[in-house]
Amino acid sequence: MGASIHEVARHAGVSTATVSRAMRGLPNVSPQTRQRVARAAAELGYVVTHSASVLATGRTRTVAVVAPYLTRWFFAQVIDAAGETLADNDYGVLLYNVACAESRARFFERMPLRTRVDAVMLVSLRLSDDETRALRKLGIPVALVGVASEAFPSVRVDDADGAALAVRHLVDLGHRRIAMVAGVGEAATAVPAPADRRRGYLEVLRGAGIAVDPSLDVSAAATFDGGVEAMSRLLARRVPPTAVFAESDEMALGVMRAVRRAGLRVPDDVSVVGFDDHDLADLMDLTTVAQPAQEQGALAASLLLDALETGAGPPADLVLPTRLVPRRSTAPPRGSAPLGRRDAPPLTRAVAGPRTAC
Amino acid sequence: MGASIHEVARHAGVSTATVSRAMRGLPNVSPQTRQRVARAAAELGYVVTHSASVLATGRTRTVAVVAPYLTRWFFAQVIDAAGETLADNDYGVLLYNVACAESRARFFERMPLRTRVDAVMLVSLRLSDDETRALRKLGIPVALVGVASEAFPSVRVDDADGAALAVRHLVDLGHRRIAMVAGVGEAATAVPAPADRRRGYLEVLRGAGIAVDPSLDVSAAATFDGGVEAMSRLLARRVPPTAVFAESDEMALGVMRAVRRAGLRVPDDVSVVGFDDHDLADLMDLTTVAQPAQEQGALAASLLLDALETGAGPPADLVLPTRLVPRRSTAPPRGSAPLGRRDAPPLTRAVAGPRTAC
DNA sequence: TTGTACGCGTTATCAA
DNA sequence: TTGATAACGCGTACAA
Repeated sequence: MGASIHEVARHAGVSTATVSRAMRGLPNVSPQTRQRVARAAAELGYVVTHSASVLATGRTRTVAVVAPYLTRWFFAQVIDAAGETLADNDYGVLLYNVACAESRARFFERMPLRTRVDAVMLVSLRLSDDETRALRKLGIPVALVGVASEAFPSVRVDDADGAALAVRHLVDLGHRRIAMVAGVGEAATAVPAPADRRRGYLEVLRGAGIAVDPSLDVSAAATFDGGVEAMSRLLARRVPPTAVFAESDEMALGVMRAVRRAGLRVPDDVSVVGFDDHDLADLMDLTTVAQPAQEQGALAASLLLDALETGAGPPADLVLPTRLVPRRSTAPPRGSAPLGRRDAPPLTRAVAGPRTAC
Repeated sequence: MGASIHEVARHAGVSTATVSRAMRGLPNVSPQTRQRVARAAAELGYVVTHSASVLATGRTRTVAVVAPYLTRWFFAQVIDAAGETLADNDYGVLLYNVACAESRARFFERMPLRTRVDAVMLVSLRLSDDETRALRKLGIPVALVGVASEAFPSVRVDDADGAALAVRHLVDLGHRRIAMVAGVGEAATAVPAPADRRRGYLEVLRGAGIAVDPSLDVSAAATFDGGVEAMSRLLARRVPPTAVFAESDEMALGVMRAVRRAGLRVPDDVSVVGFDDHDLADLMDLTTVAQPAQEQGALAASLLLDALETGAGPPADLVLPTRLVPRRSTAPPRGSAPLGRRDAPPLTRAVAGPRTAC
């Protein structure tokens, strides 16, 4: 389409090599030459052909972002923030969605990103050995968000710890019949959060000497509706739980909804805790465990940029903090001794960690 | 890195041309030759180098998707569906976020996608003349989602019509003091929906002979919190509205929240209608105007694929239907004549237009 | 059906 | 500081 480097060279009365140097701001070009080249390029509307540059340098200035969902809160936040950091450094984002087991298998088999990107970032995907191998074989930097791994650097929160925060809060309020609502995806093993958060849930129960009732541990789609469905099942039991820990705020909102639709009240009849600190959590007075989603995306992007610009640093496993954000969806169980009321939820308002740029 | 086409050729005892033909499934290759090439490629782990292929053919098999938000419901739906359609056809998605006026200006000026993609899809961006020109100059197919344009094919709904559906519903219920809650973004002119929906709002009011009160038309951030803020302002008036049309479900949920926080009830004291049919709308019993978001993304992607594979078809302007989904957030105004109750909201449950694949 | 040889547009090496 | 030229790896006329 546009002019090529040769025409610019001719136009400016220099060689193509000089044009290339001038265009990229390399040092060894005299100011006047640089000027002439710049003018010629502008006049001809010259633009470096990306593929030619890639072919010659071996660098694509592109990062692949691989995620099982785009529409769920956590994933959108991570991808958004990562994209911003990358764009700020003149890297493009090639987006891959591996929602279902089938597309995921196809992705790791064909590796469509091969020869197309300089680095890969995977969001909340627990990798099989084969997948890990396939990624390793790419020979480019890889970073994970939301999962620990011995193979690659990662940025995440401690999901078990976070869940423990939530469940301990419920135990401290006096609850003993505490349910867990977890999400199941297309591929059950795709996303690690549910299992890790369940681990935290179980640990706290055991630590508190509470007998674990497996029938209080229910799974459904990781959506609002899934939360409704799961809670409906719990409410259908002869003895429903007095509190619920939902693995995500999205599900927690569904849980709250189901409670209210059953004519019960939150937190009077059922306490609910979520995970994420979704934008809606504050609005809906949902007690939750906040995790810094944007930060995780931005940080993972930085990790990759560092590896690309300066050769890999130490293969970090950055664990960002979670924190309990008590709101009005949790309270002592009905009929608990008044002394249970020792700490009324202080109604802390979460500081919204505003989007960094713009 | 990996083996090149030459090594595969040598390994298979054929020429590079034959390897190229065999790898791409072109017709003129004998079955045995094809076999030999395939085996050689597999043994050497050969993969076509993308940039070299692009340089030789001029085709990138990549589409740029440009959007001002990733995290808002409509945008996530559109991008998700478009990405799926493109991936199914072996196209990659290069994602560009132009959230703020600054990044938008930089994007259209530098056009970082130039020479990197075969086509461009823009989501809910009203293009200036300069931006249109810049896109035209790329000389590649362009498609718009959520906006009409004389310059490029588009897929959208009629926002004014949709809004009219909502407001007429309120008027039919007997409301006359109807507020509008609209979103404002970083760049006020970035997204066209607010203005178009406002137009529908005003038209219905005028058509019904209702005097338009400009102070009932409030704007805030296009988020849950923005909805809360806008409604709080409306409730602070000496005479608050009896009904609110919010430009998006996200804002509508905030509006509902503000109403309830003020000790009022939905719909008894205030009716609320949204726009989108967000996953949460059903859950929250929010009456809304449904628009097919996934379909718009998928359709726009198909448009681009058609243009790429078969040369541009007619520059379509595909307008998909909206429909009112009455739920429990709307009712006749308090104190209205009983006959106003003529049609109790039938509680239609929206059919969720399930994600097509997987 | 297969092979030869050139072009795609840059960058990098080396010599001047 | 600048220029000539050889890669980079593939696709494709054209010839066989």
